[in-house]
Amino acid sequence: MEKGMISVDRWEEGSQAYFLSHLHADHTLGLSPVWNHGPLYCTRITARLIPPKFPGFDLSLLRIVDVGRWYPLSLVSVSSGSETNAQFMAIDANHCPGAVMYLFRGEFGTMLYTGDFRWELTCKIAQMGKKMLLSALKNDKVDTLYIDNTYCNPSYSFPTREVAAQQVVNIINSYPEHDIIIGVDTLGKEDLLLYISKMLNLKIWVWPERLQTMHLLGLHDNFTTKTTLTRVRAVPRYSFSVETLEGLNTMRPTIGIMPSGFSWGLKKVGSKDEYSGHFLKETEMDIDFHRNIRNRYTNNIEKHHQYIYTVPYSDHSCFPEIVEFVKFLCPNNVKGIVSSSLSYIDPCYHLRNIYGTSSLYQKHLIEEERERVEGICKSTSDNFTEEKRKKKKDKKVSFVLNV
DNA sequence: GCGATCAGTT
DNA sequence: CACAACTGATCGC
Repeated sequence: MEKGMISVDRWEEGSQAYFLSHLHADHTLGLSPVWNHGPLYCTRITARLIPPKFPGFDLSLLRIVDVGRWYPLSLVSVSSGSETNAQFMAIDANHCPGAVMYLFRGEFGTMLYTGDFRWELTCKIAQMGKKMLLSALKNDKVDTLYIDNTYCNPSYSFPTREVAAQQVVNIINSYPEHDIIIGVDTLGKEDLLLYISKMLNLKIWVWPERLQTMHLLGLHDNFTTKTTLTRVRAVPRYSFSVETLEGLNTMRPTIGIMPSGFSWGLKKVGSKDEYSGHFLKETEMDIDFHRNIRNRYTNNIEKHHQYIYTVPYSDHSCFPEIVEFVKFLCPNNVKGIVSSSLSYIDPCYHLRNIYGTSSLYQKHLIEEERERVEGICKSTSDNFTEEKRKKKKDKKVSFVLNV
């Protein structure tokens, strides 16, 4: 086994093939207009979005992949010089436009890297993904699953995006005379905006760069940059704040809507202290608990300010979906690709009940013991905070496949 | 002047 | 408060 033949969402020199799951900034750290470390595999949609994000990028490096078919990958062992053959398949990740998971198969075993993904089986795209995984894996087991563990904590649960989208429409309908602003990023949530546009039969204002993105995605009819045409505007999330809303309300009555999976757990479970103790020390966290949380909060809309609503519209899998996904695959190993805050806890900790007294959790305990011995794990809350702060500085995402 | 990293924001 | 995702300031050359 050698290091560094394949990189996924990592861009340092030294790999023979580079895979990009999707074009969000936290997966492209290290990519730049002058990057040229090797062939870059991505979907056609992602490829189309690269030039505006990285002007001057060498497009001859791109290798376009379609979902649902195996591609050969010829790799050379750095030490022995011998060739080894592998295959990979891209599967729609149901996250943002162009986003895929990558399934790899070779003498190193079978690995699945989900990238950011939403395992929402009421959605056709996820159903298709499931079919592709089933037919690709046949009787193979996934040896290592690298999973989007953003919300891999039982506190996180939210409804389907269709339900959340209808909640947004309901809010807008309940303010027929108001302007509406919706916080979005540079990519993603297009389906939400389309749903609003179609249900309310209006165009949605977006900022000029965002309109260009919409056009590259083939969306020409539902968006505009002319403010006078519409009362609904999608604005960059970083410019969406209480101050913004208060400022706008001095001119016209305006309601802000923030579609997001976050704010959907901790404070609902109990006080901060109560919860900290809970997930640090509690030893049996059962599925019933998750289900109760889900049932209680699935359809809540949160109005946390005079002018602002938060709606649980998320492009990441919530905890019950992660559980469903891991149960579906029964991988030998699970590793999280997100290392920040809550989710830095080994996902196996929260997933251990899936296999009962599973090997996953045994591995977690061994890992935990190793960390304890190395003095990484601290037991007091002060030290926990300190550790959390340090962890947040860690590089997020991705892995380097060792072949 | 630049790319990379840090700090701060919703 | 938290998360993902982003911007803008600062650092190092």
